[in-house]
Amino acid sequence: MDVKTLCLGALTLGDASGYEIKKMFEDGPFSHFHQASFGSIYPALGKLGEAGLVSMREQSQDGRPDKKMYSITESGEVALRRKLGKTPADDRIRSEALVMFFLAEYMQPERLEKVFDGYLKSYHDKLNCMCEPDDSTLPPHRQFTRGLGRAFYQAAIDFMEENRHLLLGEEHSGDAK
Amino acid sequence: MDVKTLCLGALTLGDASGYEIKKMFEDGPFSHFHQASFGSIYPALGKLGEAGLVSMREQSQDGRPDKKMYSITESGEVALRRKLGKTPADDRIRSEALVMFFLAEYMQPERLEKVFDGYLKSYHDKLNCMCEPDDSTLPPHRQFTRGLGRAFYQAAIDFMEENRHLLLGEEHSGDAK
DNA sequence: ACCGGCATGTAACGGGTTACATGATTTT
DNA sequence: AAAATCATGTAACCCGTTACATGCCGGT
Repeated sequence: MDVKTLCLGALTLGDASGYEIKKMFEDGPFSHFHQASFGSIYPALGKLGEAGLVSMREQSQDGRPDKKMYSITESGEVALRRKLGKTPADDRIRSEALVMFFLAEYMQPERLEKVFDGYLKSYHDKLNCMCEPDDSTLPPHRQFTRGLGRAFYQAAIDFMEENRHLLLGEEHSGDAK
Repeated sequence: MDVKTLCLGALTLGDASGYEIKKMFEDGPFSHFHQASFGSIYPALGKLGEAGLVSMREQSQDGRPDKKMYSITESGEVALRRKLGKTPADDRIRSEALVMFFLAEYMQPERLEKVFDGYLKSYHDKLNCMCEPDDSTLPPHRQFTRGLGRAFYQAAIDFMEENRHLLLGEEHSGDAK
């Protein structure tokens, strides 16, 4: 599944600019299962436009630069449906932090602790930005996706907090803070 | 973190061939936080050898092709420690299945159900191949890593089984099997 | 005055996957 | 007899990231 397809998917949520699509991958609904950078999004939107799968209109804004707002077209939806018809590839995860935990013996204890705390915090952040809006107004399949994301992050946070000692040792850490 | 570093990490578990390292990424301990293919592992081992970070000896086997067994050298360990000293990059996840769930409205219900069942099964499989060996003999930081992986998969499985209806509808599914 | 956020784009570079090439042996 | 597992390796290709290039506006 390439960035073109992902952009089509993003545009099913409503018209958006390249910049806004990027944010969907950073903070937004896509953030916990895919990511993409400007360098892939802008060319993708260009190609989708050439192929007639999206349309574009320029929108001037007061106080901010112009936006190029993209909309998915009917043939875009057809193309999206076709892409979604293919068997999904296996999940691909790469977590350098987990590699470090796995190889903890090769790290300095203080560094390990910093990496651990940073990792835990990043999960807290992701969980927070996934809780704000009220779920019950979302269509059920979106509730499912968000719920799964939350379950994911919550389980990881709980485990990490309860098992900190396995990785970092007893550390007379007690409950200082 | 490139495949070279990952190979060094894999070799800290003991000597191994390229083929065996590949399996570590497929089924083994690395499988839930990284993956790599032959096309990246073999060249990586070659380069590591040239750089003196691993050593190699050929091992003939009865009934099977020869193996090239690699060992990490002392300078290899130094290099690994240095690589692990860098700040870890953010986790990078790409899950086509979750994209499909997110865009469920654009999929045929029967296909969606098949994808869902396949995805759930793959998680069951991953969890199973992560439970067999007895944990208590592992060093604590490895218990941590495995435990986190398990917590991860278990939470996802529980959520998916409890919330199947959100994605697939009521389906008069009751408890037929 | 400077930094951060908004906004778009390009080009080079790197890295890994996919596919190809080969071959023996065991299981079905 | 075919398929799967064991075993190694190369080369082309794709795709995406990183870095660069540009510019305006608002807040500190």
